[in-house]
Amino acid sequence: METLTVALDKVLLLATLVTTDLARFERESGLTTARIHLLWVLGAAGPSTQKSLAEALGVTPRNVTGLVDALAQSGHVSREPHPTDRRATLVTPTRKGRKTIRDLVESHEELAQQLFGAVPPRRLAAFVTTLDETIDIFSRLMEETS
Amino acid sequence: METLTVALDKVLLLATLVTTDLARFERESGLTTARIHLLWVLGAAGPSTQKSLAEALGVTPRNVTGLVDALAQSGHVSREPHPTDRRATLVTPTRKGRKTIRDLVESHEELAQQLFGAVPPRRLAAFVTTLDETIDIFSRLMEETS
DNA sequence: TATTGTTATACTCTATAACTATA
DNA sequence: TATAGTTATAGAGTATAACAATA
Repeated sequence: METLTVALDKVLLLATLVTTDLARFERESGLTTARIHLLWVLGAAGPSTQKSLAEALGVTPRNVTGLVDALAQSGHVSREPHPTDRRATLVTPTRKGRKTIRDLVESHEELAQQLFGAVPPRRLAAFVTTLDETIDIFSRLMEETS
Repeated sequence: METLTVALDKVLLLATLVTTDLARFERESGLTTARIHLLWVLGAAGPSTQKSLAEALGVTPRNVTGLVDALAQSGHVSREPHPTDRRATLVTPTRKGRKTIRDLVESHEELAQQLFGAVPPRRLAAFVTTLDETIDIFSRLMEETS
C-alpha cells in the first residue's frame, strides 16, 4: 500500500514539473496560460468563431471575448469577418501569433525529447505501456464517479 | 521521435486526470484549489505563521491574508496569538478544518489505490523505477534552464 | 533597522444576466 | 425564435507598494 502512495506522489510531482515548464514558456512569451491555450487551439483548428473557441476551451463566450481582446491587443490574433454569417467573427492568428504557435509546438517536442530522449528505448516502451494501463484504469474510475 | 511525443502526451493527459480528481474534491468540499492547498500545508506542518505559509505556498504574504480570511470565515481555521512574537499569528485548523484535511488525505490514498491497485506488482515496480529515471532527467533539465 | 501582517490598488481568469445585431 | 458576441457586474487568485505594530 505504501508503494501505491509513492507512485502517486511521483505522478503528482511529474505533473508539477510539466506545469513548471509551461510556466517558463509563459514568462518567455509574456502570455498567460489561458491565452496560450487559446492560441494552441487556434493552431490546431485554424481560424475559428468565438463560439467554437468557447466550446473547445470549456469556458463561456464572454470569457473568450476577454481573451481575444487581450491577444488582439498584443498583436497575436485579429478578428476577421465571417464570410457567410455577419454575426460571427473569425479569430485568426497574425504572423506574430503563428510564430508563437510554432514556438509552442517546438517547445513541446523539445521537452519530449529532453524528457524521454535519454531513456533506453526498451524501458521507454515499458513506460508507455504501463502508463496506458494506468490511464485506462483512471479513465474508468472518472467515468464512474462523474 | 514520434514515440516521444506520444509519451509526453500521456503524461499531460495523466496530469489532467489528476487535476480533474482534485476538482471533484473541490466541488464536494466547497473549497477552492488555493484554500485546499493552504489546508494541505497546514496539515503537514501544523499551526503556522502567515509568513511561513506564504513561503511554503510560493505566494505573497498579502495573498495569504486573503486565503486565511476566507478559511476563517468558512470555519476551517482560526488565527491564534503567537506565544512569543506579538506581531505574528498562528493559523490553526479548527475541528472542521482537521476533518477536511483528513478527508483530503483519505481521498489521496483512495485515489492511489484505485489508480494503481489493479496494476500487477511487478509492473508497478517497473513503473516507479522508470518514473524515477524520468524525473531525474526532467529535474536536471529544469535546473539548467531556470 | 528589520519583520509580520494589514490596507490600498490593480490585473487576470472566470461566471451569470441582459442586451444588440443578425440568422 | 434562436444564435453570436457584447456590455454590465461580480468573485477568486494573484501582485506591488505603503503603512502599522512589534522585534
